[in-house]
Amino acid sequence: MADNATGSDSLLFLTDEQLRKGIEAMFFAYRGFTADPDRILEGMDYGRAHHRAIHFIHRAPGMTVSSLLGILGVTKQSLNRVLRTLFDDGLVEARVGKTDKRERRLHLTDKGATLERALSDAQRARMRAAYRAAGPQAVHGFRTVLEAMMDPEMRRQYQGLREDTP
Amino acid sequence: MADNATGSDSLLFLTDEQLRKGIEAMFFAYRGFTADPDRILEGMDYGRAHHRAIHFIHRAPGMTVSSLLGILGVTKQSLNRVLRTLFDDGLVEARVGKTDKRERRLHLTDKGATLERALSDAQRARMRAAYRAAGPQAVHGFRTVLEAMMDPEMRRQYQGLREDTP
DNA sequence: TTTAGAATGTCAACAAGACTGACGTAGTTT
DNA sequence: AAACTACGTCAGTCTTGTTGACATTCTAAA
Repeated sequence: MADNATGSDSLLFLTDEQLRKGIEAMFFAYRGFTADPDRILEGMDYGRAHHRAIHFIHRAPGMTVSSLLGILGVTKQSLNRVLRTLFDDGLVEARVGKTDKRERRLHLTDKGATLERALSDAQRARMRAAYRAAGPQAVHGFRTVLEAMMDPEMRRQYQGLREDTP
Repeated sequence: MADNATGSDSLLFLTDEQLRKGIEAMFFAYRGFTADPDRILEGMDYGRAHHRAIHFIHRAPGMTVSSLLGILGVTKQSLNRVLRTLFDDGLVEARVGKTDKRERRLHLTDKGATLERALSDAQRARMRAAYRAAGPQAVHGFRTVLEAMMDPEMRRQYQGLREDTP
């Protein structure tokens, strides 16, 4: 490392130009990231919000409504609209909490698990192709930067999803 | 680890579990990515759509409406609603195309440039912090994976933004 | 020179998904 | 018994997206 402002080569990745490129990369990549599940859901009565709910219920079965609320970062009214359709269509079921009967523990039904699989297969396929093309080193960097970009609260959610005890 | 189905160590980053982590990292990181500009815009009459328009007009001044349409991937009606408010509020101005007078070449006004700076300063600050924390190697990987994740068409937009001649 | 097509704007109607505010009900804790 | 928590719901609003239809202005080709 050297001495002045722009100085050493190792700081050139922090120029405004590089940062702008990173910002645009996030923008365009996120479009790709959501494109495949969106395609599956269009036509069905569902959207991206349903996908997110299904994803996290699958990921941590038995999750309560309020912890899902915390993860998704939306209001209960907004989430409730989504959950209601998922209940009505038999994709998700709620079981009354064992210790605290106010809680509704969320689980995917078989039907819900089937849709979850279709959605995540599509999303993983793209992810896998990108990972494979980029290689393990790049993937490690990818995850490191994304993690550093999260709000601390979100980072906790990201790292701390437990199996059954929210 | 040695000998199972996935075989060599170098493929362990392609497991479903790793892919799921990547998917969730994208989800949580994107929230952080948009959080700061969103905070600035809330209260003003603008939203994320205005931010995107302002960003790309700043990035490639003199851009036509249809190339902006291509980049943003929305309908002209949707974009038009956004552009109209930006014109009305004097943040963006349109100059009639020199060779083709149907075209409207988009430029930020001083007022528009001021808002753009506020927005991108906020967004870059987070990006810079993340980059710095992660280091140049990680940043390179980050960009590589994001690029591989884009639709080919989007990748062209990402790589091919020119200065003044769309 | 007419004519087809492109670039743009605009009106109207609609939908998803977010929000706030207010209120209700069941269950838990103090 | 009172206070608080978890959850649901009604009602209204906002942003951002969508279709479809139609008008204007300009370019390019027949």
